[in-house]
Amino acid sequence: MNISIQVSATLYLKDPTSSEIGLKILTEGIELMQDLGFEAFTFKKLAQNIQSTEATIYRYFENKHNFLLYLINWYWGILSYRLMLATANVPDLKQQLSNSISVLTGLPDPSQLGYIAEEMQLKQIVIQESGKALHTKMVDDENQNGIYLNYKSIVSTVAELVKTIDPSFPYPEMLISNLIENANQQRFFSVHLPRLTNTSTEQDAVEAFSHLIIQKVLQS
Amino acid sequence: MNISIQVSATLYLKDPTSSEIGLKILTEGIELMQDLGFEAFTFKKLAQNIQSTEATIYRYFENKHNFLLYLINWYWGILSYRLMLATANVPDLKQQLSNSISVLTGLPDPSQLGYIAEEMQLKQIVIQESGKALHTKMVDDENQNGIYLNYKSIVSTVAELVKTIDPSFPYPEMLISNLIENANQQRFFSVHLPRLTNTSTEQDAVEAFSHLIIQKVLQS
DNA sequence: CATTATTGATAGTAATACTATTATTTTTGT
DNA sequence: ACAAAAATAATAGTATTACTATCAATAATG
Repeated sequence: MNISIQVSATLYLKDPTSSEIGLKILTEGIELMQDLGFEAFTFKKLAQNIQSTEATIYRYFENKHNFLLYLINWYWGILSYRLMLATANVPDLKQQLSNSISVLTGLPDPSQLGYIAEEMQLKQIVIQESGKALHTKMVDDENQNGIYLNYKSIVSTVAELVKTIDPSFPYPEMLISNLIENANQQRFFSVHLPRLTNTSTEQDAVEAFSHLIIQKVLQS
Repeated sequence: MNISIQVSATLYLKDPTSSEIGLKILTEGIELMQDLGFEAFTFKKLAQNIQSTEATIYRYFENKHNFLLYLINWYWGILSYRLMLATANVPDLKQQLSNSISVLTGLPDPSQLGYIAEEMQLKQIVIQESGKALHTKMVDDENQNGIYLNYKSIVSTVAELVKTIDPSFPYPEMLISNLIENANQQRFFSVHLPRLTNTSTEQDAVEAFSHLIIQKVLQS
């Protein structure tokens, strides 16, 4: 059984999951985006990789910026789903929060409940490229079109947990969006600018740091 | 008297501060980068704005990517300088740390000691565009060329303070780079995706959040 | 099996990110 | 003050990118 992850329909012209070639655009596109990076990635190169043509890809996506937004949106859709699984039937709110932090800041594990094959690759793309998708003159329009609903809903859900656990904490949304963004940023640093982070210390320092912040900052 | 801020010489072909036209490239370039954003910014447009030609600008900067790196490097140079001023002759280490956090996460104030005219504009550019400069396939080469020395030295200096105040805290570099990056990210959110942050609450929630984290997380 | 939708093949365009060339102006050393 | 050197302006040109357009071939569907 496949779980369907919600991706905003304003991001594509034709649903890529609705055809063989659409799916090839996605799987090969993810691969190529990782290999080349956003700036060197072109629809022409992708078309060659899938033995199709530029024009065909343009019938699915308006441009490569929207393609990247699609991938990012897909990633947040996956995380949103895993967040649900990780908190369902957990009676203790603090345990719910702790599980949520693990999902949002930890590394996905293939043996984990709800793991989706593309998650690891998409995470890499989010770490490397999501700033380029977000920090654009079009953000406000895209936000209006609901592109960031998945992301905002994740932050809002976990922030609500924070509010319930410690109603006196004044910055719940800031705390959660910080931990999410920080996790990705620190994973980038650990590979490229290791002196900006502390990674070699233990198993997963990024996740441990996140739990520590939550624990120290919230009263309960 | 003008303070000279150190910018890595590998970022330009010819020092833009060494000529009238070079200075115009900088001041008008900052302006145009803010107006258009990195992707729409071109040397052709900048040349028109300063009544010069593309070729002239190319004699100063190899490409617009390096121009952006120059601006970012300049910004970190300014902050590095302000950090020095803010901690000089402050005997209490905890006060030094607090002053540092204010410099790194707060908003610059023109009446402040060591304020430099371009700082506010450069900060805006860092907030909007620095992800695009960093998250590139060239990071590792650029890091090798010392492009990030200003930034790394800031993180290292403040992290050392953290280590002295609380030697048991396991992630000093991560903590500081997180607070720096978070401040910029949250300021972006507050304008474009306000539901991801908490801003309306008070004067400067971003700075207050940063101080709160430091206070709660460090033992002393 | 006819119609419609989808894809492939190919061509074309405007803009970008440069490089190259030569003329003109400005700076500098004496 | 003036010759030599350096910097800039003016202009042209190239490869690549990010598309749009056209039409034929193929596949799906009712």
